[in-house]
Amino acid sequence: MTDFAEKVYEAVKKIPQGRVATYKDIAKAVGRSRSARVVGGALNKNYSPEVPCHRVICSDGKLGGYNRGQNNKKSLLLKEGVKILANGRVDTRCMAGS
DNA sequence: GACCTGACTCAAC
DNA sequence: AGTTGAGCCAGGT
Repeated sequence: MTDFAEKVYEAVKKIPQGRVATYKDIAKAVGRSRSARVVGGALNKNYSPEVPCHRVICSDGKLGGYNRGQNNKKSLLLKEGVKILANGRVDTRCMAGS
């Protein structure tokens, strides 16, 4: 576990249910607005149920990836009330800053 | 310490 | 609007 990863996890934990944030937003939250990739890397390694990694998506609104399979991620989001559009995008209204 | 890799993002074609 | 290339950052080898 690295310092950066810890901060990332902290930020991700703060995402409320039924709401999602982009990798870039998380990066920004930890003070490294250009480290969206690293955020993804940290989440990819993280298997802790404490961190809702499935609430983190691409800046475009696309799902991005998930360590337990993208489909699983989609299901979880739907369960939490986040709508997934037919084009494979998350409902823009569910973004953290709306 | 240099080199490669990756759940990303932006700009250009 | 879909694809391609280049840029960025932290970790691991």
